[in-house]
Amino acid sequence: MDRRRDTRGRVLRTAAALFRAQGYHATGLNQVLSEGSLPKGSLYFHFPGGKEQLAVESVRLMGDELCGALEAVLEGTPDPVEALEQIVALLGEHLAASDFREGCPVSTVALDASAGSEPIRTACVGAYDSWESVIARHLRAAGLPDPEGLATVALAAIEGALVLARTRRDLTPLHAVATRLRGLLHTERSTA
Amino acid sequence: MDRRRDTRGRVLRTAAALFRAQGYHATGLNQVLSEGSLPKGSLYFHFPGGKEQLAVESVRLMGDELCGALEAVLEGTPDPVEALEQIVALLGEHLAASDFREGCPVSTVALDASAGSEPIRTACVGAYDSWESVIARHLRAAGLPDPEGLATVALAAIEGALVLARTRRDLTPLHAVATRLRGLLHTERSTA
Amino acid sequence: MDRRRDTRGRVLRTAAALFRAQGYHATGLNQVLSEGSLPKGSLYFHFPGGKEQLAVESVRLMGDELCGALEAVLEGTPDPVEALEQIVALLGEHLAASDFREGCPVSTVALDASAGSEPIRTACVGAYDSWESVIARHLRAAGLPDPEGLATVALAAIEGALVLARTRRDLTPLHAVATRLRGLLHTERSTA
Amino acid sequence: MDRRRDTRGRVLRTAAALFRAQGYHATGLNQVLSEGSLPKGSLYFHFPGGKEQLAVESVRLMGDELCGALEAVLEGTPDPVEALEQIVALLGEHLAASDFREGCPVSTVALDASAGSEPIRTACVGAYDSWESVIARHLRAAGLPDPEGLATVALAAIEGALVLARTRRDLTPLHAVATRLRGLLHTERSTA
DNA sequence: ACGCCCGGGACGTCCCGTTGTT
DNA sequence: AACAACGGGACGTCCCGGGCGT
Repeated sequence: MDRRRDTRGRVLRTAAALFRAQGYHATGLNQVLSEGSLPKGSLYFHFPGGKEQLAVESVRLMGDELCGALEAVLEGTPDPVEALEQIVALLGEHLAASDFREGCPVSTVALDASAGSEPIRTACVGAYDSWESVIARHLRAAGLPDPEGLATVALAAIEGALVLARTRRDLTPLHAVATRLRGLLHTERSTA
Repeated sequence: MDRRRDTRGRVLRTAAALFRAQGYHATGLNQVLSEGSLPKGSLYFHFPGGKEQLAVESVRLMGDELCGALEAVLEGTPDPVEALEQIVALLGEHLAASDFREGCPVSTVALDASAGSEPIRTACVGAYDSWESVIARHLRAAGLPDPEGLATVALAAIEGALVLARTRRDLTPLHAVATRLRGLLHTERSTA
Repeated sequence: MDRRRDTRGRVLRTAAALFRAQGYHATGLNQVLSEGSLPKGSLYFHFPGGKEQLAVESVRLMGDELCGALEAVLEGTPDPVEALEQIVALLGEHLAASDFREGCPVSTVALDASAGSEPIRTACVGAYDSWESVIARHLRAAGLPDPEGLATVALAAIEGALVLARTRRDLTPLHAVATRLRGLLHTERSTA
Repeated sequence: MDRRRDTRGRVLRTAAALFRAQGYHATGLNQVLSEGSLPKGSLYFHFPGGKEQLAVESVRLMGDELCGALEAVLEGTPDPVEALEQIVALLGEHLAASDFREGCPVSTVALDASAGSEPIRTACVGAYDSWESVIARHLRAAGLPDPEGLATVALAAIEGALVLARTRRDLTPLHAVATRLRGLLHTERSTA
């Protein structure tokens, strides 16, 4: 049992990292297995659904992890804007630490696989939804109006900044978004 | 001559649409050729650089086109916020019209190919830069402070909303961003 | 295990025969697989290095085999000249039996692939060296002066005769060389 | 006319050099045309027979040239052995000067194309025959017994030495053969 | 005589998924 | 649980040849 979960987990971790960095179609199962020196024959024992199942679970895994991180930071910080700034900083550090390979853990797969696989698309939607609802919940707790809409915009800005930063190999877009997050979220009051 | 530009252009158009919808690795050259009933022998003649060159030119083409559209709308509308709202609406219409397959013309390729091909990454950066600078120019003309930073954030929010909307098959994220764009861009004043 | 060596060996045997008869570039892997009805998926499994590895191992295999034959004949015949005559006769029989398709097992590949692949060239050099040193060793044992030089010349004459005979579809060049081998190898005494 | 022969000749020269260095199948027509910046559309005007005709004429051209060189050297040197030594030296210099790419101008094509194309094989046989008969003629003129047989052996030794030297990137085999040529050709007397 | 373009096939590579054996 | 081996399909590349217009 220990070994089983161990192997399964290692496959999943490796696959998730590669899917995040390269997308679904650019990532070969051989690469997943070779990186990490994983057993070859047992892949279809642990993941009978093949590559698609691997992607679905990878997306779920990374979605849950980021969701947990969001929850933790938002929980531990009274000001949600400050919390989101921390999150952006975290994502930026991870991006730079991975030599600008690992941006949003879901977007790459969402864009290149969700058109061709409904299960993968659903998993990506689930991840996005979970992040958005966590943010919305804390925005509501902070007394902001229309927390769902604001959460969507905040998430969109962060996602977009990750794409720009990753492609440019430059954290500036993330910093720009972090800087304007407060204005963006407080805007509602001045316009409403 | 006419035939040349015609065939070459048709290949490029078809490839661009497929790259946009599916990404780089998920798009096969056979698919590019079959959609549009294009001659196979010509591809290597017109694009000796192969798939990579095709992707680079596709990104450039779509980057230039969206840049032109941005320019046109921003030029024709005094209020840049209103112009960006129009752009978002346009992108949303295109997304819905393509059955939520064609979002940002660059991001899919940027995410799944720019890690593996420097020329493609450079082309994507070029497209992002061109859009951003067009937006920044008009924000500056409108007298907004820090137009570059605001342009980055606006572009990021739109890009992110496109990813969310495409994956969810739901235009709501785009509407949410469009609604808050004004607040986002006017933020500086209220905080400064 | 049995099956493994069997399949791998069969691929190698088939490839070696085709490389010998047609050279490296004229031999397609499909042909290798179809002759012998070998599974296609296995080729990449057994020879991850692809065609090049196949050629290297083919050259090594045939080099070793001919080396063994040389050794056996030279060992079993007191007069090295007589032994070489036997070898030439053997090669001629094989050439004729293959309808003048299979000459020297190395030269065809050496000429058409060693310019483009250093590993293949090295393998060919290894085969030539092994043959030459076996011959030289027995020439030395027979008390001939400068056995290395004589071995080189004998090998060259045999190789050249194989090329001529194969191209002409006529064993005469091999017979001519066999006839003069004794004179060639004893020459040293008369000139020294 | 001048241009025509000029272009035709340049194509032929380029093709001959490439066939000599790489063989028939490893040499692409694109490579022939690109090296030398030759007109593309007119290849099938000058060589309606395509690649095969190109190879046949290349072999003929190089066969005739070497034949002429042989004739010239043998004519200008009283001792045929000395003449052959000169020829070997010449071939060795050419081989080394071409970075061990250009050995016998015929053998590479003979080995990798004569199995698949009878016209090419015939052209190769023609070249070999012409060289052999030139040598035989001068050996006869020098009063040697069995000049045809000796010419065959001499040619074989030189051909074989070229293969060995080219593959090893080392002129030693050619020197070894040159050194023993006299003994080889005088052998008849001592054994007869 | 030549440049432009087309046609379609074959190449070597590599993939994903599934056996049968241990 | 793991592994060696299979199966066959698809990929991107590149080729040889020929038709078009001049």
